[in-house]
Amino acid sequence: MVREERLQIILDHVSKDNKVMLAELSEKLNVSEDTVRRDIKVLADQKLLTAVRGGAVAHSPIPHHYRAREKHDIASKKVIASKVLSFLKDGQVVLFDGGTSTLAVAESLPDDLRITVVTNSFPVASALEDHPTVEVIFAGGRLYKSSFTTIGHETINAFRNIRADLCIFGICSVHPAIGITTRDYEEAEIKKTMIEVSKETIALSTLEKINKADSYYIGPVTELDTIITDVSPDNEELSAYKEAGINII
Amino acid sequence: MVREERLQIILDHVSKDNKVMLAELSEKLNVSEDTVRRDIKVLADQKLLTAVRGGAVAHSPIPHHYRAREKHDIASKKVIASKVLSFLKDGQVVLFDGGTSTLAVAESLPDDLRITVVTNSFPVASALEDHPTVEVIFAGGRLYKSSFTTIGHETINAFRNIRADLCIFGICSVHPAIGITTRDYEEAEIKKTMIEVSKETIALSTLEKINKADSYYIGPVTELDTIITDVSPDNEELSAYKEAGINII
DNA sequence: AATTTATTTGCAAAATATTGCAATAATGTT
DNA sequence: AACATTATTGCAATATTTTGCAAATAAATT
Repeated sequence: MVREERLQIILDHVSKDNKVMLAELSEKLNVSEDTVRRDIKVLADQKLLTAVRGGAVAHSPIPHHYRAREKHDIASKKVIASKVLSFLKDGQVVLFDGGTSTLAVAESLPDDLRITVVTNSFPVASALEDHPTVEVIFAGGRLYKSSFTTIGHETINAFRNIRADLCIFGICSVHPAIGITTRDYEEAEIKKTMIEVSKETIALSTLEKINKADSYYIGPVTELDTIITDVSPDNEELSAYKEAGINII
Repeated sequence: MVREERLQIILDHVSKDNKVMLAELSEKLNVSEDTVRRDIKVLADQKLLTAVRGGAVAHSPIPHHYRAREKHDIASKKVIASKVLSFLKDGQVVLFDGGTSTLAVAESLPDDLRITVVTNSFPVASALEDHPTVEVIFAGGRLYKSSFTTIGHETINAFRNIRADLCIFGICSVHPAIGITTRDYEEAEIKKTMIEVSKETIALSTLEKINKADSYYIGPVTELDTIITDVSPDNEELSAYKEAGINII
């Protein structure tokens, strides 16, 4: 068994399951662990893999933070995002609030959609950074570091200067009698304004937030034109909203 | 199970549901909580997540990539940044323009400095995300995707609502007779406003921009109170500005 | 203040790396 | 073909790193 042969086997192994261990290879190749170690070193020097204590791992093709982002797309959010797309038409001005659901929507906007997105969410703006045709207006204000959105009266004023066609809410709690509520006071104030300046309002939600309430009031459920969830519109939990004349998707 | 494997699992877990707990991971990975803690520390050091008591949470959804967009010329920017720090005092309201020099300043602000930073630059805001005591006001407006700053009249209006103690300009061209100029029209308009609303203005520069001019005019050099460069203040290229009464550092 | 819970620190045992060296194999030179 | 030269390999002695444990701190909770 010559070295080149071993190197190839090691590479194959790494590309197959992203890691190899010294002991394992030593046995498989009938050479000492030292030799395997040295082989790995050669490959690591060529940047073909990354040597780690006890073996080697594949050279990650993309930096970690990207990788982390892609997993962020849980199935249900993709479902919701795809449902939203049918509401978006070229030329519209659309408000996006902060939140992972709206972020998922922003990330999945088709490349040829020409809308103007107005948002107070850095992640949303950031997701649209590379989008070729979407115009982004960022509503400034005091930076709320934990959620990376802006809040406060400057943000509210920024929204007040907009007339939007559509407003997309991330997940808040909705309850037929109590109305739309959220956990954060500032967030509630901003959402009130977003509803005010939009012709139409869509709320994204998951089943666990339906028929629940949080501390801060945004408005009655009748402010919502449409509720989009990850489940079938026929779900019985949603019937109360249908009766209230809300479009359930 | 090698360490790299564990790190990957932890990252995946965090990106999936935004948090992990020590006990949970300890069991899943068959290692002690201490080891998990140390693993998390490693990841936290790389800014891939944030360690918290009892586990870890996902780092901000904002991708890092523009935080680290231009890594080059770090040395001279660090020099400049350190010179700036002596101008910053607790309680001040400071305007930061977009640009890699001001970004370097933002990144090197000491942890106990309590100032309010007003900026139209996403990278600057992002760099201050983890800063414990700096308040950030973001000047909203139309997103200028290539530099990831906001521009336009909304941005200018946002700055007009501020009275700042200090304004820190990134690198523009300066010329004793022609004045302060820059390559971009929108940028020039915003910088004019920034000067207007600030008591004091500091320009960061490198030697290659001194005695040069670009297409768009911001104002006469006398608008500048201080010029900070990466070279000695005694450099003869700078003498004209000293004579104009500008503080050279 | 008392109690629980989590973190830090020092430490020792285990696992893994490094280094020098000798034996062997491969290669080149006359 | 015989010889010298060089590279590869395994081994052993010696570092270094990782890991879990326990005691001491620190932080949150009651």
